[in-house]
Parts: sequence; structure tokens; C-alpha cells
Amino acid sequence: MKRDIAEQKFLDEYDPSDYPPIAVAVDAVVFGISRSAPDNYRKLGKQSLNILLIRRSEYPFKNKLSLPGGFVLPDETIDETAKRVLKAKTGLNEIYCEQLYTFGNINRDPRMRVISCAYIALVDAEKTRINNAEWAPMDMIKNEELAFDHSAIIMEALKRLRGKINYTDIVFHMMPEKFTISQLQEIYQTILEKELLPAAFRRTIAHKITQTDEFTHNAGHRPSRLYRWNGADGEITVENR
Amino acid sequence: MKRDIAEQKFLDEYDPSDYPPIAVAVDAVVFGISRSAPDNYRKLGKQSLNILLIRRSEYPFKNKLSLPGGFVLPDETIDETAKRVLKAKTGLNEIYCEQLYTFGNINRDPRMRVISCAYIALVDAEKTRINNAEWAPMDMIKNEELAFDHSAIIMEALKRLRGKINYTDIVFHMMPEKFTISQLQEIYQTILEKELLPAAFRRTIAHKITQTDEFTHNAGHRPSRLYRWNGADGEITVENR
DNA sequence: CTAATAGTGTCTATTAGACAGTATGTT
DNA sequence: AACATACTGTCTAATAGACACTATTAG
Repeated sequence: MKRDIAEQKFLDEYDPSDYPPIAVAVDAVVFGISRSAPDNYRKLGKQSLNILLIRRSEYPFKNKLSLPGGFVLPDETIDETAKRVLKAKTGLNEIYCEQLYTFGNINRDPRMRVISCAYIALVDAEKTRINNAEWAPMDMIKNEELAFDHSAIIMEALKRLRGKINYTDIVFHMMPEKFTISQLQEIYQTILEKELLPAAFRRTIAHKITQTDEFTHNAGHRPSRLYRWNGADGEITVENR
Repeated sequence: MKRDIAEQKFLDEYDPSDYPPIAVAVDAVVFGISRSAPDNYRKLGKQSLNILLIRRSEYPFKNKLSLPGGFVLPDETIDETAKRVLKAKTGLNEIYCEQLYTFGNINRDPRMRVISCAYIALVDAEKTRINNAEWAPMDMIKNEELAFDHSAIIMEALKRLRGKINYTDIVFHMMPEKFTISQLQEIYQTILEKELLPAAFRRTIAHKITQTDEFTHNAGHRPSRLYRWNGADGEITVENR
């Protein structure tokens, strides 16, 4: 195959600075649970899975919702870009964050060639102070047209979350410090999009949590014990690679 | 937090073309199984897990082994870069290939800032025609100093392979069309680095394979039936995102 | 007392681990 | 016959699914 050798030669001689640059950006899919008040003293408040989005004020995609993001600067690693962007949007310093996937379709940004390295971050939405961003519930996002390829990125992020929920402790990064097992189960259910049996659920997560002496109050039914995640220490934030 | 607003302003005004460009490259971790002849008519040939490496002829890292790679060109997606690079090195067109992780440490390439989007590819090493690359066995690689951060990339690739082997059909992309269950089991064992029980192994993979009427010959023991993977059609190559 | 949720006990089904025992081609 | 591997049968252990039953609070 002659072409291979020619190709090889071409590549060996290729100097990236001869070409129009390809920009590298980070876009972050920040997941968070929000809890709304019950509409009846007996019932439980609903929880929903949300994503942090920013309404664009400029073209392209003016007025569309988009993921928080920013360019990778010459003197920072990609993880550092992710941290910086997240701090700017959420005001939080130490949030769980991992690289998701790198999206590189040629026309994903109409202005120029931008390759986006997407990250997933998980926070307790109630604890998070957001600047000019808003929490958008998953079901709303599915019916909304977002800027760039951000819908596709979010779908990929949800797949990853769904995949990792069963063999990692990833969800706990979205939980408050103390939570009930029912709360936790509801989140598993919304992420997995299926019902789980309470007895089996309790069994499988039992070793990941520790009970506290506290209970919920003021509901017209049996109070629920609060639990704490066992692995809370030192597991936060990103690794560098 | 005043810094956030300043940061935001900075980013909004940041034009990537004002800065020295960040090059984006693809490096591919190509896994393949090689089978060596037995040293005794009774025994089975050993199989080993190999990675396709290229000995560098230029500085930096002259004479070190490195992963096959190349820059992402302005008019191709990252997946297309991966395919092109793989075709150039292996001569194969349709090999299984998926994105692994993007490595962006600042000094991973001493010449300039290069972000590398790493891919995993799986081939049947016996079928693969390689140009000026060589198959290096995993155990050798672990004791060898490779160019750039390629050792770290390979370790990450191995982790991914190990993770996916149990819930996907990924290994079959390294198998020849017809194979024995023992061969398959040995590969699972080298990837997982643990022994498996034959009876249990057969049970768990039974639904993924179909028996043929063919058997191995000329070994000083009972012949082994050859099987074929059920999902061989249409599952190859990369998806575009 | 009632509605609504919290939590337990237990039976069954499925799957994984262990290991003995049988099968077979080459020299 | 003997070796080395191929393959099966079956017992046991661990885990998941199903579901009935008990517990507890505010109003």
C-alpha cells in the first residue's frame, strides 16, 4: 500500500503550527438533585435530577441554553480548566469531577474548529451557589434544543452516570451529608429509569452507608432514619493525567 | 467572590487564536493476542497480550518505543484521525476502535503543548499486517520506559479493557474467527490477571458463542471444539460523536 | 383511626464457586 | 498406557427478586 508510506511521510513532516489552530475547550455536565416541598403534609417532596445550564446572551445559539464551558489555556491541564470553569459557575471548590468524553465533530461550533473535552461533575444542588446559571430538570432538557452539540454531550453523560451508579459510589457526591434511604433510592430510580424493590435496595447499599441517630420530622408517617456515606473523605475532585 | 467575575470576563474575551496553539493528537493503544507454538507436542501454545508499538527514530525520546499516533487535521473528526492512523500502522481498515481518554498534562510533549486523545483498538494480531511497528508483550512493556506519557496511557487502556471485558463483547475483536473456549479463557485470565474456573467460564460465555463442527488437531490430548462469536456482524469500527 | 411512608422477614429464583469425574487424541 | 487437555455434573454459597407483614408518625 503506497498510500500508507506517503501518509506516514506527510504526518512526519506535519507541523501543527502551520495549520489554522484547533481550539480545545472544556464543557461540564454538572448534575445535581433538587428537592421540592411536598404538596400534602403526608406526602414526600419530589426529587429531580438537574443539570446546570447557562442561557447564552450572544450569537451563535443566542438565547439557547448551553453547558458551562471555557477554553483550555496554554498553561493549565484539562482537569485544571474543568476545575476553573466549575468554580466560576458554581462557586464551589471541591466538587467531584471526572472526564467524560472528547467531542470533535468538525462543525460542532459554527465559528471555528473547537474540540470539546467534556467533564461530568456531581454536586448537592442545595449546597451549590450558582452565579448566572440555572438548574434545569432532566425531563425539560430532553425536550429542549440546546446550543452546539450539548444535548448529545448530556445524553452521553447520563449514560455514563447510569453505567457507573451500580459499581461505584458516584451518586453520593450528589447527596447531602445526611440522607434517608428512600431519598437515595429515588435517585437511583430516576437515573436508572426503573423501579427498585426497597428490601433489595437496602441490602445492596447497606455496606456503603452508616446510620446516624437522627430522623426526619413532621411528616404524617413513620420518620425515616438519616444515614451518612462511608467513603466521604478524600475521594473528591479530579485526578491529573 | 470577585475573582469569579473577573475570570468570567477574561474568558468571555478570550480568543483562542490570540494564543500559541494547542495541538491535538491521537495516540492509539492497539491490543492484539499472539499465539506461539507449543514446546511439547502435548502442551498448548502460549498466548500473550500485546500492544503495537513504534520505535522512534527522532528526538525527543529517540530509540524509545511509542504508541502509533498522529495529529488531528483541521478537516477530520477525532475518530477519523484514529482510523487514518490505524490504517497507516496496521494496514487494516475495519478494526474495532473506541475513544479512551484525553491526556492533557502540560509537559507531556517536550516540544510544545500537545493534548492527546487516546484510543483503544483491538485486532487479531495474527491477521494484522504491520508496517514498521512491532508487537510488544504486556509484561515487557511494564518494565520498559516508553516515550512521552505512553506508559500511563497504556495502563489506562488496560484498566478500561479489564473493566469492559465482563459486561461487553469487547474481547472477541481480538479473537480469530474460530477459536476454542480454552483460548478465550486464557485471554480473559491474562487481562483480568486471575484464574477462572473452566465450568463457570463456559456457563457465562455460552450465550455469546456458537459451536462449529470443527475441532483442533494434532495435540497429544482431547481435541477442542472451535466456536464462533455470535455478534460478529456490523459491530466493528467507531461511532461518530 | 387513617393515610402514607419506613423498615423487616422470608421464600424462591438465579448465578457464581468448587471440584470431582469422565472423555479423547497423540506418542 | 500415559499425558495433557477438553468437557460435564452436581453440590454449595452468595445474591437478587418478590412480596407479605410490622412499625410509626401527624392530623
